[in-house]
Amino acid sequence: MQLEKKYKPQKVEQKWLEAWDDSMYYFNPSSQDKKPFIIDTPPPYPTGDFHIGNALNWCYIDFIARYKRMRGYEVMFPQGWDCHGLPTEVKVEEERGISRHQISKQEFRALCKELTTRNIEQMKVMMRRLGISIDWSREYITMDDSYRRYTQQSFLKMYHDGLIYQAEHPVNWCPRCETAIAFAEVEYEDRDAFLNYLLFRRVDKDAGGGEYVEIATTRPELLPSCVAVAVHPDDERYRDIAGKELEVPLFGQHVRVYEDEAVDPEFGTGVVMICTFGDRQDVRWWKQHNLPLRVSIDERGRMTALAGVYEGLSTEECRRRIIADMADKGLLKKRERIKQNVGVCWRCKTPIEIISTRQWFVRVNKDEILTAAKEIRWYPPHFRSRLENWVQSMEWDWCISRQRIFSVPIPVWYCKRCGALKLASEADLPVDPTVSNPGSPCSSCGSTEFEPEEDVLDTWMDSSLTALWTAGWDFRTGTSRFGLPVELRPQGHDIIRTWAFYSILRSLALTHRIPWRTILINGMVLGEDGYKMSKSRNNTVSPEEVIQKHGADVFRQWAAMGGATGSDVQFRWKDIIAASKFMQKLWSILRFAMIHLADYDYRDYEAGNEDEPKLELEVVDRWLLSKLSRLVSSVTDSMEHFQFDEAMKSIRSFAWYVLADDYIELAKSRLYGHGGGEGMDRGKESARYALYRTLKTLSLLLAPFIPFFAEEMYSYLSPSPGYESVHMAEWPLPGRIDINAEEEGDLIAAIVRAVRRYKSEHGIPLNAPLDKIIIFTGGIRISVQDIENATATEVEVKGEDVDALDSIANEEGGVLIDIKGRGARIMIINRTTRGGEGEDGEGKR
RNA sequence: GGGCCCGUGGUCUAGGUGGUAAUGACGUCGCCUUUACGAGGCGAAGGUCAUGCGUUCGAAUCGCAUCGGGCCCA
Repeated sequence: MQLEKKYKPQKVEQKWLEAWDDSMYYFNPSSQDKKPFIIDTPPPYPTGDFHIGNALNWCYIDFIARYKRMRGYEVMFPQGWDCHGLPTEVKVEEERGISRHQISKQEFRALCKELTTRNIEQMKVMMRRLGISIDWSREYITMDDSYRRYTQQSFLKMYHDGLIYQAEHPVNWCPRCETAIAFAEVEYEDRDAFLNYLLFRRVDKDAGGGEYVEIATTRPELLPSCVAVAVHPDDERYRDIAGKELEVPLFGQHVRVYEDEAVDPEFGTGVVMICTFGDRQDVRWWKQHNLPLRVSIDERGRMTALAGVYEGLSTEECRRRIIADMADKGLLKKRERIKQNVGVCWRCKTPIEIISTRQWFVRVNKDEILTAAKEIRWYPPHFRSRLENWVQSMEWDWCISRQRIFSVPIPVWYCKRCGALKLASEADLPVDPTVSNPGSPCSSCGSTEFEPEEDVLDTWMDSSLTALWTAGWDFRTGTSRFGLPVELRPQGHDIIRTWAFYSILRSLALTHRIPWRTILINGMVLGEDGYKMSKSRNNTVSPEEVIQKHGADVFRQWAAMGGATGSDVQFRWKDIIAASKFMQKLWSILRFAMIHLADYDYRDYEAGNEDEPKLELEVVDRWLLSKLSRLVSSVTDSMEHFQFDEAMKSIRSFAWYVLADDYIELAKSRLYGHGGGEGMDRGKESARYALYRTLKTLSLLLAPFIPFFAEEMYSYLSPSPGYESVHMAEWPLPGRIDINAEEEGDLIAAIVRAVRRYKSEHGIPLNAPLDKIIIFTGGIRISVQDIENATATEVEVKGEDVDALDSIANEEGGVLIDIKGRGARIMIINRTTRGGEGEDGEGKR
C-alpha cells in the first residue's frame, strides 16, 4: 500500500464526516454495565457565530467525552441553546427596522424565534465540522415548549417553597432597555464627569460656623431626591453640623446630617449627599437610616414631577439646567473634571439608574452556596475564589423579573376584583398569562376576571436549570432519571458569577444537591496581539478560517496545546502551522509503516499463546514498546487531570522523537529486509510487530484529540470488513516496562545520535559510511545490527577494555566520543573525510 | 480601593507538593536533495527562571516586599 505523499486534511475529514453516524455518540440510558458520565454542556447564546472561544471550550469537552467513552463510560454529551434575552430582541429590531412596541408581543416573539432557529442551524454546522461528538438526540432549546414548561415549573416550585417573592425594592435599571437588570448584567466603565461643589444652606444658622456647607456631587440632577447628608464621624471639620439639618438648594427640603464610617473624607469636601438613588451606597444608607423615598427619575430616565420645573427633562438635560440655575444663584462654588466609574447596561452601555419598583426576587442563601462551592471540585482550583468573592459582595436578592418580551413569561395573574395573586396550575404549563386565562376562578373572591403579569423571567432562570434538565430531574417526584449531581460542568471563567453561580443556587433551592461534581473552567482566547479578541481591536480569528486552511484536527490540536487548561490562550498562526506540521509528520510515519504493514497479519507475540509461535523480539523493538507503555501511562494520567496540553505534548514528542527519529531509523533496514537470511526474517517480523502495535496504540491515544486523523490511521491498521470506528474502541492499557531493553535501547539511540552529530559537524552526509565505529559499552550488553543499519557503518564492540580503545584510537587516528550519562564511549574511525582538529564539540578527547 | 492569576532564552509556553546540567514550539545559525516526510531531515547557539530580602545543606518552585502585566469586582 502506498499512501499519498502529502496529508490532505480536507479530503480525509470530509470522508469521515460523511461516514460517521450520529448514533455512535448516543447516550444509552439502559446501559447496565457502564457507569454514566454526564456533561452539563453549556448552551450557547445563538448569535449565529460559533466563535473561537466557544470552539476552544467545545474542544476541551470533546477531548473528555471521547476519552471517557473509550474508558468505558456511558457518556452523555447533550447540546442546548440558551435562546431568550435582549440581544436577540435588539437584533430583530435592527434587522426588521422596527421597534418592539410597533407590533404585538406574539408577533415579535415569532420573529425572535425565527432568527434564533436560523442562528442555531448556523452554529451547528461549525460544531459538526469541528468533529465535536455531541449527542444530537439530546438537543434542547430553551424557547421550546418543553423547556419553557420546565422553567415555569421551577418558578412555581420555588414560589411555593417561599424562595421567590415580589417586593418593592431598588433595582438596577436600564432606562434605554426599560427593564430591571441583575447585578451580573451591570458593567463598569470609566467616564469623564464634572464634580460640582454645591452650597447647602444651614438651617440652624445660630449654631456657629458658616452659613453654607459645601457638598461635591457628580449628579446634581438628584438634588430633588436628596434625603440626607453624611459625614465621617472622625471628620473634625464637620463636628458641628452632625445631627443638624441642611436645606437642599433649589428644592428646599430639609435633610439631616448623619455620621457614617462609609463616607470617604478625602473625596470632594468630605460631605456626601444621600439620594434615592444615586448608587448602591445610597441604597445601603437608605435602608440603614430608614430614610424616605423621593423618586425623581422615572423608568424611561426622565425627571418626575418631584423635580418641579425640571419635570420631563432627561437626566443629562436636567443636570445642565440645574448647574446653570445654581450658578445664577451663586450656589455653585466650582466644577472639577474627574474620571468616574459608572455602572452601565452590559448590552447597550447606557448608564444604569437605581430605581425602586415592584419586582420578583429569588432569595439568595449565601452560606449555602459557599458551602456547596466547596463540595464541587474546581479545575483549576483558584477559580472557586472568584465565585466566593462574588457571592460575598452581593447586597440584595436576585431580581428575576424583566420588562421585556422574548423570554419565559412569569406564570401569574392578578384578580381584577380583589387583586389576589393567581398562579398557573401545573397542568397548563407552559402558559403566557397575557394570552390565556387561569383555568379556575380567584380562590379569594371567586372572580374570573384577571389581569396578567406582563413581566418575563431573566434568561438565567432558564439556563440555570441545564444541569437539572440534563440529569432528568423531576420537580414532582424529586428524583432524577440519570443521576444528580452530574459529573461535569465545563464553562468559561467569564460566566462564573452568572451561569455557575445561578446554577448552584437553583440546584440547591430545587433539589438540595450540588449540580455537578466537577467544574472545569476554560480560558479565553486572546488575539495575536495578546489582547482579548474583539471586533473593535480587529484581532479576531474565526475557527472557519483555521479549518479551511488546515482542517479541524489542526484546530483541535492547537486547542489542546495552547496552554495549561484554564489559562487564557493566545492565538498564533505559528502554532497552527506547527500543528499542521505534526499532522504531516504523523502521516509520513503512517505512510512508511504501511509500506511494511499493508499485508500484516497481527499476532500478539508478547502474549505468547499456545496457538501462536513465541517470537523473541529484538532489543530495539522491546525498547520501543516499553517507551510506548510509559506513554500510555502518562497520557492517561494527564487526561484524568484534564491536562490536555501535557497529554498532547507527550504523544507528540513520542511520535516525533522516539518513533520517527530514533526507532524508524534503527529498524528501517530490518523492515526493508536488507541482508536477507533467516535471522533477518525474524528481525523483520519483530519490527513489524512493534511498529504495528505502536501505531495502533498511537491512533487510540490520538483519537480524543484529532478524531479524523486517528480514524484514518486506525482504519488502515484494522482493514477488516466489519470495521468499527476508533471512537468505539477501548482506551489502551500500558504494557510491560522492560528496564533492560530501555537501557540498551537508550544507549543505542544515544550512539546513533552521537554519530549523526559527528557527521553533521564534519559535513558528512548522514547516509555516507564511515570506516568503522568501535563501541565501549561500560558493561551494558548491546546488539549492533540496528546501529550498523542506522549509521551505515560497520560496528565493532570492544567490550571491557577501555585502554585498548585509547591505543587503537592513537593507532588508527580515531576520534573518541563519550556517550553522555551512559558510561559508554565510542570511537569513530574515518580516514577519508576527517574534519579539522579541535572543533569536534565537547564530547571529543 | 478589594480579590484572584501571572512575570521562565528574540517571541509564546511547560514545570510550581524545593534536589543533579529548566520543557516544548516558533524564530536564528550551520550542514544534508538519506528510497516515510524539503511546509523536510540532522545538528548548534541562545536563559542572572521580573527585582530585592528571607527560610533551607539546597529555591524557577516556599515566605515577605517592590516593580510590571492581566482578569474579576467595588
